[in-house]
Amino acid sequence: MNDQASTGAETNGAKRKRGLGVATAYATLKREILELRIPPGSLIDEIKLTERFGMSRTPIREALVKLASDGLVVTLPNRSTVVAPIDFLEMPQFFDALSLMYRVTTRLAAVNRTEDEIASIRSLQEGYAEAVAAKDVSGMIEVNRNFHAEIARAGKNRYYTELFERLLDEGRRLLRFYYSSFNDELPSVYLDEHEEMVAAIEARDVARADRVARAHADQIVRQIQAYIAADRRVNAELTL
Amino acid sequence: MNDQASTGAETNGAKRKRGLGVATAYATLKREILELRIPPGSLIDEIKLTERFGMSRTPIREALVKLASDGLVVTLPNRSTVVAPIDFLEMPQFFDALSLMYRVTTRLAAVNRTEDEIASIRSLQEGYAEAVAAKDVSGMIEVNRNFHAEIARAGKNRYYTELFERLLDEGRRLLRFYYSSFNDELPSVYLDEHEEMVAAIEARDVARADRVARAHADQIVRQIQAYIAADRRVNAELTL
DNA sequence: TGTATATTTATTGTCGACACGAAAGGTCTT
DNA sequence: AAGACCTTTCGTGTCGACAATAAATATACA
Repeated sequence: MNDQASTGAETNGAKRKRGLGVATAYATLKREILELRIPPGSLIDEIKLTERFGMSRTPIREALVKLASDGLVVTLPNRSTVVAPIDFLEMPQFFDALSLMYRVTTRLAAVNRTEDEIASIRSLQEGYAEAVAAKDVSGMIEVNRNFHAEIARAGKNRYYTELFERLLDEGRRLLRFYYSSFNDELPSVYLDEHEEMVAAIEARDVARADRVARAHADQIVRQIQAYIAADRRVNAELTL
Repeated sequence: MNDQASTGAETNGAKRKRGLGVATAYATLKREILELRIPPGSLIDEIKLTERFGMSRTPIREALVKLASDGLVVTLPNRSTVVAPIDFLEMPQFFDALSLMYRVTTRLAAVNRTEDEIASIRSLQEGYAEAVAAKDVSGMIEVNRNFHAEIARAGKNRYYTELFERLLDEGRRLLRFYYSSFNDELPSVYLDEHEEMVAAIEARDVARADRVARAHADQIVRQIQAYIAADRRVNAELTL
């Protein structure tokens, strides 16, 4: 499972275009952190990244600063920077914010969506259906996030969209953490709820959108809580 | 009132402690941007900052990256970075998010506040009263922001607190923008509303806290909207 | 043997310099 | 005189090296 070797080959002789250094390092690291390829709590070695990406420490550091602003990485002054731990004690606050953002963004989408946006939301929903059919858990997690992010964008409130995407990303890490528990019938429930959500948005029915979003949020929170409750590992409460 | 001269003298011989470089540059620039001492749209010259802060470009750049993540600064690739403009077309979204955060954080504070937090909220409220009495508009804006930020912190939800502080900061720029219109009786209205807010939080009365927060948010939104409406400058709608 | 202190090592924070890109200004052609 | 092309200039993006700091290790002492 460690194909870091191939991932390590960012250093292809063709020199990157000026100004893309930070962007690639940032994007790559962000993806790897969210996919748990770099586990929470890992120490990040700037010099290794230097070799891996074939660039100097300066752009690497700027990428790390950005990741720190995203909350994906924590910097210990004069010491090291580590991948942000998953703090289980913070879960209630996370669920609270996530639920609220589900509702707010879905409501706004119902008001502000254009036809084009409905189309692209639908296409993502189809992608989700395909992932469910193929039992591709990784794909489900990914597409599900994009589905809701697209709804948020249709709502056209930058502040909500940014917070929501952050929460959805954090949720991605959580879901991957419980990857193995994912073989139940829940995905199809989500599928139906998504369908109803799109319908409400398309109908510009704010009240209905709110109701559906609320139910969907509750569903997801319950699921994750169940995973956590079922998790019998000692010290699971611990920040890591 | 332009003490830029002194502000420009960050370069005192005593060498900063290692690792405080970025922090000081970040904090100083952030404050100056929020106080409109550096007007929206200004070009930021890294080299001038280099001379001003007496440090190399590396820490300056890292500070700018952080400011960019905060949305206080916009980076044009390979060109320059400018202070984030105030986008009046985005106002409705801003008001929406601000109002929601007023409500959510106040409600949470009513549930989660400790005695100590009540005390420090009260002390900020007193500071606000003093600023009102002294007709110190600048102080009012500052303390008002800290008052609400402290309430948010008492609510103990990191996600809300971060978004809210960002919104409050953006609001600070807006209010300063209309600095001159600030000589009315509104501040004392706010004073009363604050008082009621604290009472609701202390009583752990969520419903009342919500009601008060809602009214307060409406009040503030109406005020800013009135300022904007009264603003007869041509092209006021423009992003700048 | 255990504890406190000195030394080494590893890694970060910072620096000065170079290279590439975009904008401004100058030159040539029609 | 107007427009296309070349040149210069300014500022950013990146680099390799140095200095400072904290952990790890070794040493001295009780």
